[in-house]
Amino acid sequence: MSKALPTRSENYSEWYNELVKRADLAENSAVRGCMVIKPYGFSIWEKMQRALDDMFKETGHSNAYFPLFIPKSFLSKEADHVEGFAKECAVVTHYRLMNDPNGGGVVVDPSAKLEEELIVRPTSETVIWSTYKNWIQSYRDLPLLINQWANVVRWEMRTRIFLRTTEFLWQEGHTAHATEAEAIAETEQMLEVYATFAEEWMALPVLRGIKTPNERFAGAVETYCIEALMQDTKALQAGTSHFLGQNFAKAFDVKFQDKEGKLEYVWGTSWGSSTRMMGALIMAHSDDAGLVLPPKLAPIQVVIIPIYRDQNQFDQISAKVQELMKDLKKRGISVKFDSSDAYKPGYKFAEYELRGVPVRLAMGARDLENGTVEVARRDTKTKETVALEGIVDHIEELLENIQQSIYNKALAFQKDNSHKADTYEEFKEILDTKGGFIYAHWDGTPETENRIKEETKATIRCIPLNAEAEEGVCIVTGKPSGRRVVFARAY
RNA sequence: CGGGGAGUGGCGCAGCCCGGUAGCGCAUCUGGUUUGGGACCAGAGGGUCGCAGGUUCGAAUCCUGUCUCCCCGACCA
Repeated sequence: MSKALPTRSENYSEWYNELVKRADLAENSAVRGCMVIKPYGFSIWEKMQRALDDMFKETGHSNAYFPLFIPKSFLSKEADHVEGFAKECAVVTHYRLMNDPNGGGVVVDPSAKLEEELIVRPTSETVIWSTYKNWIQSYRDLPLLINQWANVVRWEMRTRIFLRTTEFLWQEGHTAHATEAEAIAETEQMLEVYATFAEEWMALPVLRGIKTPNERFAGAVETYCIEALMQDTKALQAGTSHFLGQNFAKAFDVKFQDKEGKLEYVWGTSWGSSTRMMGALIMAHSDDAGLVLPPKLAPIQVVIIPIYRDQNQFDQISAKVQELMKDLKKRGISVKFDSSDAYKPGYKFAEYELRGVPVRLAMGARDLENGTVEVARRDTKTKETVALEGIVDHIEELLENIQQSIYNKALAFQKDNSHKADTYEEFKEILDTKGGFIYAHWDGTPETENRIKEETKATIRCIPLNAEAEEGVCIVTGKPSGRRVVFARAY
């Protein structure tokens, strides 16, 4: 194994791929486009799940589980929805294998053809709404607030580990409401949940916005999103929330009786975030030495490395460390003591840097003598020698400090890479030299949006929710525009 | 699906042009010395060279087919 990672400036995507493998997060599998998430990577995902799941519960949602397979006929019930997903569906056509009569192992048994083919879910709106029809009769059954953690399959042309895989893990919330206003409020609330999660847990500043019709979810009336900026100045959508109007209610005939006894279609929302966030987490903070994890999502927050010459020294250090670990754990800090004799300290330092452990403590004979410990932080790679007295408070503060400073760094990066463009020339110039988010006026038509996409590869990431009204003219057509929208090249 | 690159011990690679039965580094195992930024010495184990055909006395090497992965594009979260 070569020691150094490719650098970001040399080859960003190679750096990303290598980092994912070397930090033991995931690897490619025997199945094209599908990944194996390894224990270390999965434990980060579990922390994300836990934090999000708690937020979903706090906002009144319950978890449930719906089937992996969707009858083909369901998919076609909502016209835009099929249109959007038909091109990337895996289809189950048979239910049995048999021995190859010609001796070539097993083959599909042609007599075991399914009456109705099953689609491996690319998303679950259709099965869920077909079920909601049975669950909803009265306004008393509303709102219905359900989430599920699941895997989905979208047959993509080109895959990238975590960012776009054929199968991925996600959560999808599906809610039904009595009124339009309530459904919109739910959509906005869940967007805010995602944004809060991104900022407070992932230390990732995001733009909150609305997608243009071009980029809207297939079957939605309005799609909201959070958009983050990666270190290569490309944008990445890290979560979406959809106001579905009555589209799925109509497609699946989901009605309820209101207080006046009138039958009405219910209003729906759906919202999702996926293992793609792992990619965002990696690309937002990590450096050429490896992962940089925000303490709130780090599987190991503190690693302790002993430095010793003999068994006696090791025993003394070990005794001190045990005490310290007990105190750290009492504060809910996850800590690992790497007492393995297989590697020298220097090796371990590099290894835990690669894995992004936020804080590293090293304790040796010198520290025993002085009652100190060496404290190193991953994000800045700085070291200091600190007295053991009061060390637990110090570490607790340090972890909070790291969480905040990773966020601040990412926020500063986002600011430095947000630009305004007032002409198409300027727009292209910024895109090619600096990248990042470009705020520009747009005439609101899909034609112009498509033209810009074809000519520059940049897409409208969102119409920011906090956009100030500003009169201007479209950078391409010169037609009037009421506010700037955000363009970027994106993942 | 187009264009490029690559499949050789666990990992990273050389060997291929010019066929002669596989090598290097890292990792692993054993023993010893080491330990404040990727230790060292000695010994050992591990590969029918992606797969399937073909040419040949003989194929990692030549030919045909096929599968997979990576990078760049078109499609998308």
